[in-house]
Parts: sequence; structure tokens; C-alpha cells
Amino acid sequence: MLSKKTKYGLKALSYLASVDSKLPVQIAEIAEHENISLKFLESILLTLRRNGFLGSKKGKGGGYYLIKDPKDIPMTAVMRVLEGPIAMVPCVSLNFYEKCDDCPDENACSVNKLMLQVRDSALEVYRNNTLADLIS
Amino acid sequence: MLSKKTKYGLKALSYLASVDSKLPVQIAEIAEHENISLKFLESILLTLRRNGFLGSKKGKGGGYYLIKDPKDIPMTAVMRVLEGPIAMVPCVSLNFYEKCDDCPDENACSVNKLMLQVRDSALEVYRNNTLADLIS
DNA sequence: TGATTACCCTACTAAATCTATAGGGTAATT
DNA sequence: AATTACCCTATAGATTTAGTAGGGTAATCA
Repeated sequence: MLSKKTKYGLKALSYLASVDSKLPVQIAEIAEHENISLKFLESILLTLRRNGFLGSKKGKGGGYYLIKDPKDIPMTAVMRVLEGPIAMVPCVSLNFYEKCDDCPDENACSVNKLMLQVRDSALEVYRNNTLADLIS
Repeated sequence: MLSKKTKYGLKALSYLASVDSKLPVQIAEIAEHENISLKFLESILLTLRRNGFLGSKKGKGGGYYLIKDPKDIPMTAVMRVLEGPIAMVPCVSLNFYEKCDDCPDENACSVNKLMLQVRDSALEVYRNNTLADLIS
């Protein structure tokens, strides 16, 4: 299940990409337009800024804005920051690998075998989609 | 994230498919071989039986066994029973559809657009894999 | 320079879900 | 009739989610 955090983050990014001016957009405006709790959105935008997706400007006329061109923002990066691992089990994760404590041999594990394919197929989708693709 | 329930269920099914006799296998044997809590496994096997994947036999020499040939058990069916919806958001789910309460227009929603592709790619993997494919 | 605006940060919490554990009941086989 | 193994209910600790509350701080503009 996709977390609300990821969902809201994606919506916020999409909104920022759709207004397409480089002017900062206030949190309140995004929250209202996308029906998101203001305080919750605030924390999400903060992590997006810390991870290099957004810039922010304080003071009057401030707000958040995209740092890069939407077509240069792949969904792989966004998903990893917001949702975490793309893989459904740690033992097939590229960026968050962890060994299963109950599984003696990964290569013989049916779960591993299946989830490897699921991860690859999801990765392909995320790699083929940039933020620009989502708003067209 | 894949739940332990699904993980254990898949492992149990794989084990039953790998022994490939039609003789019932006791819960305790599966639990020990796959490092699964016995009582937890018990409840998982029960739901698999109720959903037409397994048969059971009581009494001495009893246990669980596959009802169908492993190559006739698609992962789509297994995943839906154990894990629930394959889609990451209800608004793109085929079998568990639900409208988003915060989203005025699904067709204009970027999350919907992305998750639709993710669902389709996952579905393709699950459709192309039967239980037989996982143990070979 | 001072008021305003908007970002920034911490702490807490209600609710839900997950992952079991405990303990007993019941049905089928030998 | 005894044994074996399935079947069912209830409970609970841990973790995660999805916020809420409240205040602090930095930058802008008049």
C-alpha cells in the first residue's frame, strides 16, 4: 500500500510542475489545492527539499519551488525518498538490501525469485516516468 | 512491504509443491523446514485451505496438501488471497476498487497515472508465474 | 528596523496493522 | 478409545501511520 506521505508528496510535486513558473508556491496553496493537511504537507515538503528536489524561499512571497526540470526528475528517486525501498522484501532491494534471517539460501528461495521480478518490473516503470510524464 | 503472512504462505505453498507427493504434510514439518512460527503458520494454511488452494486431512497421517497442480496456481490468485490488493492505491485496483476521497478527478491525477502502470507491470509478473515456476 | 510572512523543528498521540502467543475444542484416523 | 492433527477465539506487544499542537527562527518588505 502506498503511504499517504508518498501520495501527497507526488501530488505536491505534480502541482509544482504544473504551475510551471519558477515562482515559489506557498504550502497553504498546495495543501488547499490538493486537499492535504497543511502541517502534514509541511513535513513532506521539508524532506523533499532536504533531498534535493525542492528549493524554498522564506519571507513574504516565499514558498517552495522545483529545483530541476520536471523531465529530469525520475520516479525512482522520488519513490525511494518518499516511500523507501522499491522492493517488497529487503533481500531483493538494491538500495536497502538486508538478508532474511529465516532464509538459509536466497537463491533457492521462491519468495526471492518472485519478488525479484516484481522489483524489476516496478523499477522499469519508475525509470520510464519522470515528473513531466505524470502531468501531461 | 510484503507481509510475513504472504511470505510464509508462499514458502509453505512452495514447500508443498516441492515435496510433490500428494501425501498430506503436517504443519509442524512445514513450520520447522521454513522457520515459521507454528501457530502463525496454522492460521495462514487455514486461509489457504478456505480459498481453495489446499486440502487438509485430520487424524494420524493427516496434514495439508495441494489441491491443484502447481502449474495451475497463478501468483495473482495467491497474492490476492494472502496480501490483498495488488494495486498500491485503491483507485487503480481491479478487485478492490475504491474512490479516493481527496481526489476530484482520477483521470487528471498523477498518482493514479503512475500507479496504474505499476499495477499493470506487477500483474504481468504475477500472471506469468505459477507456483511451479517458483520451485524450478 | 520592525512587523509580517512563511519556513523550520520537536514532541506527542490516536488509530490501525502486524505478528504473533495462549489455550482450548473438535473431528478423523488407527 | 486413544491419539493425532486440524480448527477457532481471544489477547497483546511492537511498530507504523497519519496526523495534531505549539512554538521558534529566518528572511523579506515597508
